[in-house]
Amino acid sequence: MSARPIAPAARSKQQVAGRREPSAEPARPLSVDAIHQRVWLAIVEHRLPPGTKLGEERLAKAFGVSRTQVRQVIERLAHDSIVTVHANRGAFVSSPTVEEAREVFVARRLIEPDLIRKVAAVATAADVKRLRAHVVLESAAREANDKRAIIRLSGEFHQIVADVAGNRFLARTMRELEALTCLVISLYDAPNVPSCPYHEHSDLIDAIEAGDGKRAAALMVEHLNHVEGTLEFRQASDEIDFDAVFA
Amino acid sequence: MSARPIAPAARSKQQVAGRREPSAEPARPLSVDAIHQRVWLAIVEHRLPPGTKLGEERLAKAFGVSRTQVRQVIERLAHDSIVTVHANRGAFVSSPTVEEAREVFVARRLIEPDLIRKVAAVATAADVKRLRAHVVLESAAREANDKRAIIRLSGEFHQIVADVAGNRFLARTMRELEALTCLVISLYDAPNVPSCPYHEHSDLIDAIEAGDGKRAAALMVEHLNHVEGTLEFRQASDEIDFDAVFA
DNA sequence: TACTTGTGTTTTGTATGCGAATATTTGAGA
DNA sequence: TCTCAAATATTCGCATACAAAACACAAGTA
Repeated sequence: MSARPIAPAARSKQQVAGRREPSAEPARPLSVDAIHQRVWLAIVEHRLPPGTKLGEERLAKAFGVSRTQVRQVIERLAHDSIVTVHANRGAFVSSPTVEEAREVFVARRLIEPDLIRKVAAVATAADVKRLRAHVVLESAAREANDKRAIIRLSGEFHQIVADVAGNRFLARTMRELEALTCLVISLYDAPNVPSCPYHEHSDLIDAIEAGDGKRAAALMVEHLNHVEGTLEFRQASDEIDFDAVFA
Repeated sequence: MSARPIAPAARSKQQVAGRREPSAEPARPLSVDAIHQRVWLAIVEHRLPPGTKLGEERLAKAFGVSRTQVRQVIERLAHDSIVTVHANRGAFVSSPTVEEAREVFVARRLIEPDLIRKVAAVATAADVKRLRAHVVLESAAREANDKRAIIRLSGEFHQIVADVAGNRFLARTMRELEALTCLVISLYDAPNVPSCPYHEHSDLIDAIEAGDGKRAAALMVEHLNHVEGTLEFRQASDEIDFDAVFA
């Protein structure tokens, strides 16, 4: 999947979530894939924060398609577990619990070090170049203080690493974990702590370029620990389990 | 909590698993979850071999529901990547390529040893008991030469291990990998070689019971290598890439 | 005979309508 | 003014109808 954030040319007529462009282009109704990708991106970039309701009719209007398509999109997002559907009540952007959040990091620590070790072993010069180019983008986003871009690019870095490793299933799993990590950060991040210190990404690339898998793996563990360390696992405010409180 | 670990995560309620569905059953219409589970099982047990077309109308009639529900089921199975949908042509039970098959094993070797190491660290006596009971079932199936049960139970063993490790995301990933492994075996297994020598499962439990994570992990790697070793990665007969041939 | 072309049938993709479950508002009584 | 229940309005779940695409097969042509 080309990591191509599609140009924001969404058309719609009303609604309150983003800027509308009453473009006189009733042109093409976006494909299910395209819509899926856009909503995914919106969630990952925290434009749709955890808990946001994703009404079918609402989305359908926003994208100028019928509920049928939206329904498919929601199904997919639900299977990616970044949205949760409550029967007869609708779909909501997931709010991972503290346990789930921890599990996400456990899973990442389990998979990513091995993944990057592999990458260090097989990465070509072109791969390294690609990664370095990406870090440049990250720096630029940081300069511009573009939070959304920072979040997205930080995630994409790990995605590229997974892609280079060349295992489809692990790459897919990583995409899911990355998205969940974004949700977790949205919920539990301490205010204004940068989520992914960019120099760590650079260090990772250095290790990859040197072919030092062991060091790359170690750095990755450290990196993940660092990210997890910036979080504050407090109870989500709108999700208090009264039974537990009064037990 | 849940009495039995069945392949796909049945969310709310789950129907009895061993039931045959002789075409027209006037009983109450099965839920999407239930249908998903049944088709999953049918695929995993090789009752629906790779390449089988899953016509919508056909399935709808078989389960006495409308195409709408079947469509959801197919979407899910596709996302689990055990079925593949070709646009405007329908859904088919996936036929993993040789590369994909290898990748599946790479992924399993990456995840499962760490997983079982964790299990060795945290498993309770009850967990061990559960695993041992499962191996008894496997032996029984072997005695009865019940191929389907053997395949299913072999997979479920690994599923239980993943469950005990207590990480939802990894457990889900393992469920997917398990199912894909079944497809791979269906395609590439050398005739009549038992896929999962049961004594290896027993050995794994021994290591878990002894709390010897290191040994458990090593045995798991060996076990996976053994399973992969019984396969013959020949080119699938009906899947020749002419472009590649004539390039 | 081999290959293309045309037509009818089957199957998938999509929109829409209706019943059911859930939120929300209204209004009465304390 | 507050609480709680009934009425109303939304929104989801599901089936179905229709449109479009692919398939199968027959007929025509070299």
